[in-house]
Amino acid sequence: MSDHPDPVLRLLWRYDDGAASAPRRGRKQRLSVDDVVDAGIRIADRDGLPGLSMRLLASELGLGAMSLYTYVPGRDELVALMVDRALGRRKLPAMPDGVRDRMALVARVHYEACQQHPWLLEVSGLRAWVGPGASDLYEWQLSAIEGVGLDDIEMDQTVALLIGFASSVAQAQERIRAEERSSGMTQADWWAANADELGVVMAGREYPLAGRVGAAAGEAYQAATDPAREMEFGLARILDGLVAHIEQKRGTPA
Amino acid sequence: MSDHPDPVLRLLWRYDDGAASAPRRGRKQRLSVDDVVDAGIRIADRDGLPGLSMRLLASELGLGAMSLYTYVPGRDELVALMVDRALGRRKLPAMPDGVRDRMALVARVHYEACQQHPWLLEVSGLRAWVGPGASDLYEWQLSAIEGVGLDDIEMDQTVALLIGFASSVAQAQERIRAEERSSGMTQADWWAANADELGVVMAGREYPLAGRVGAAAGEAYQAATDPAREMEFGLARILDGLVAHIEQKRGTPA
DNA sequence: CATCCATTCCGTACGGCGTACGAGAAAGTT
DNA sequence: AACTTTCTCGTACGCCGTACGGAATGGATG
Repeated sequence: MSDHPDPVLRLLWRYDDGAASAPRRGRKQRLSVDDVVDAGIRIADRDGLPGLSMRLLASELGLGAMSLYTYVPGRDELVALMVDRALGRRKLPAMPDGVRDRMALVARVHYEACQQHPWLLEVSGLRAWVGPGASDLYEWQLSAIEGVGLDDIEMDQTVALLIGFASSVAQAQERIRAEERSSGMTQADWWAANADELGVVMAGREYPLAGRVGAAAGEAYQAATDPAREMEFGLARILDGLVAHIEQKRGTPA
Repeated sequence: MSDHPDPVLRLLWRYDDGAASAPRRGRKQRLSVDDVVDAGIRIADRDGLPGLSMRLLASELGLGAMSLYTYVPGRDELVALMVDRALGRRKLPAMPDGVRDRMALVARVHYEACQQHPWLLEVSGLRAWVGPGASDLYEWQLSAIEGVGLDDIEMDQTVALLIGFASSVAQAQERIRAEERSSGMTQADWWAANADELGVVMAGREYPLAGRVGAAAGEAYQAATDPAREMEFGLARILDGLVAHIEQKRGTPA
């Protein structure tokens, strides 16, 4: 039957055992779980997820490496806590009127989260823990489209579509930023330095469309006073499609 | 001016120096770069990207670990080669008639690629190398929407939207698969085993929408004879939006 | 043929990682 | 004061990517 429940849940929800009445014996913890998680977020924001090592985190907290394991069962669980907290710490703005603006807001809020915490995009191999931060966020996201005529499954899919899109734009941008940071040259520099070599190396293979479009896109993106043009185009199309679907369903209710 | 060009380009395009006339001196390589890259892909398909270690790869090839470095400068470059090859090895189907079907095909082909090589989704921290596989694919993707009335930048954004969406659906599915594989229990099992604990741990916090929608979605997804329902909904909306945009531009040409 | 040398192969080693283990330190209970 | 529980953390193990240098190989040269 019911396998033992997942022990990480208590940690995610900071649930204190019910035996809170009995004051804890033994040595006291110097820090709180939140201290550890926040420090982890700070490091990941600065150095990326691979740059977050248990030893570094411990030393930034003034702890020995192994002391971390009294706060958190392991690195994976720490990252899960970081994700939930990063998602949950954001204040969720009030919903505007109009489905379209509401859905746009859902996408933009997630986009901002991914920009502030780019390591969120690197957390792929990890299970999606259900914690308070993720739950608050999901509830808020659903509230954007509650009552507009979508059934439950469509609501879930709509939210997934919006935040998936926001993630993928953020990921594309972050990839470029990371590249420029690690190579020390801008995209334009790279193409300038490698145009000749590319000509040699491609040795006659022709890419008429890719060449033309790639060049235009490259120019446009590096102009980039507004770095988020990619966001606007895609979001507009997605919202068009979603609004049309909603209106069509309104026309023919179940 | 032109910094030295990126040495990995020659490897990506398998460009052989021009000094091909002079036969190589010294010991011969036992394998080819493609052998190494293919073996890497095989391992990553099986064990995921973190499971691909240089030592394991070498041993599967019957080599010492350090011998790999005569084929490939390092692990990151190997992964770049794997990506380009995984993208490029696919045969690209002929384009159907009609923009809508063409764009749908672009998304579906990328979706299939991500399903066949889930590790593609984990390659986030890496630069996007321009190799023959990626170039062929991009050219093919652009050919789907060439001449429909979009300008160059919109063409790039349209492709980005389609493949970004395909990736994010694939990623959501892969996350679930990975979870079930690592925990040994299905999603349904997990919820069954943890429902009580969640009730305790959430301690009165209420999620009316998330609870209702999450439950409906969970049921629907695990029914999942068609595991790709999420794909259909989002793709339909995106295509609706894109087609509307294209038709509107056709109506008012520049 | 012998010699030379470019090239590949690979054993060893270094510094880093996550974390298992167990000894010592601190704080509440008796 | 003695005991028990809990936190702290030094050491160590087995992984990782890869720098280095020596051994093996085989075409080019005499």
